[in-house]
Amino acid sequence: MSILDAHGKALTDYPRPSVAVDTAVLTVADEALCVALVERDGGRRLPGTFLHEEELLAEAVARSLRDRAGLRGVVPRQLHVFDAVDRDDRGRVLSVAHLIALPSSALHDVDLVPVVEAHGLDFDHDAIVERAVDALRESYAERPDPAGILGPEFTLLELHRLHSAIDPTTAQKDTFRRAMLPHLDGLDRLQEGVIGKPARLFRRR
Amino acid sequence: MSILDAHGKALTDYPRPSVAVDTAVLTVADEALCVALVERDGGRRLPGTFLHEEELLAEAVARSLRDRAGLRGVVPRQLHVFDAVDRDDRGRVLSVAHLIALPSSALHDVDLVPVVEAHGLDFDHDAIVERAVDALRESYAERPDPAGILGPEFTLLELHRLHSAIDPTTAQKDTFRRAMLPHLDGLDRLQEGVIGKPARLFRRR
DNA sequence: GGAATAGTGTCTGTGAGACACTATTAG
DNA sequence: CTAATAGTGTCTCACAGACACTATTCC
Repeated sequence: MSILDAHGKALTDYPRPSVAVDTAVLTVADEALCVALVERDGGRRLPGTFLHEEELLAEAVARSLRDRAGLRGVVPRQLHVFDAVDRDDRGRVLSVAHLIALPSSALHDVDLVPVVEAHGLDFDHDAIVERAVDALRESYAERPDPAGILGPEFTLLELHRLHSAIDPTTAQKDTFRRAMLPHLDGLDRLQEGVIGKPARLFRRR
Repeated sequence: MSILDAHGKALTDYPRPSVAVDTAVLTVADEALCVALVERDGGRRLPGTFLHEEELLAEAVARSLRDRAGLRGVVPRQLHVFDAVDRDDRGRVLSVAHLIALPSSALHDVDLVPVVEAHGLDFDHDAIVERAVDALRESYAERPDPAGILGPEFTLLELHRLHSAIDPTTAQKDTFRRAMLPHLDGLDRLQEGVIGKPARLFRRR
């Protein structure tokens, strides 16, 4: 830590910003795409924390979410650094925005708000939600449930419902089926205990 | 700066990482996609600097490039934060990677190296170049010269050559023309002083 | 059989890609 | 005229999207 630069100073002799992580935790509940919000100082915001020394950004994201919900191995995706000088009046704070997608069953003790109603958040968190939704839709447009919200096995109806909740412009079932089949392995097992013809189970390829 | 948190401490009482910006400056020279590199301590790396207080990331990028080349209004695009704990042995340094694309005529006093030969760079700069090239190709796939490398007016041959240098899988001239025309305004002026039929000039829509 | 859902045959339109032709200029 | 490059008519192929039909299960 005491390595000096060309001016005879260590890195820690220069002013440094604080670095935070803020995470848009997205999920689907009741057929609606929702984001997890926390209440703080009378406002609503995304869960976040400050980056610790010797900690990766992904670890800080995991730490910030571990308390609020029994979150297992989360795999945050980095979205963007928000760097407006006045975005936090406690000082210069950069926020590295992240995205996580999870089944709603994995979340506890958080407010789930449909993204269409999640406006007026603190800081620049509206913009983070917007980026997160765009990124999620893009990733779901090409591949079946890339975040693994459904677990390892699912029917095409379940998959179609999930994709339609995430993006209402998702194609209807027959087109959707043909687009997704190349990325799926069909199992030789069927759904059980349902009305109508039982559907085949699939795994992601 | 003296606002206290729930533990009675100000933000500056917590350890903070240093934040750097590193920029992949991409250009096309001699029909080849090139990246600008600087020599330092016997290694090659991307131009970069540390973020100053009260400075935006884009401003730090502009500052780091202003010295090395008479760079006008650059519009850096943010790519990714590299956060490995040991990526810089002077201490904990986050690097926010950026991309800029410019005409090679705007660059002076830098080494231009074809991206296919730009390996073995310092830190994690190989990965930054890879991300930058991917991002540039993606942006050029849909729109004509979105970075404005060619200036305001150009022929379709010039545009095609540029796109082909950036991405060798670019379609051939007729398909390329039809794909790009919806995003172009044809002028009523023609190229002058050339062999063969003079080409029409276009502007980005 | 009837209800319910799974899965598919097939038609249409669109558009990428390639080939080869025509058009326009200089000399 | 020839050389050289610009620009386009047109064919093929693939595929998204939609409709409607068939298939399979439980009751």
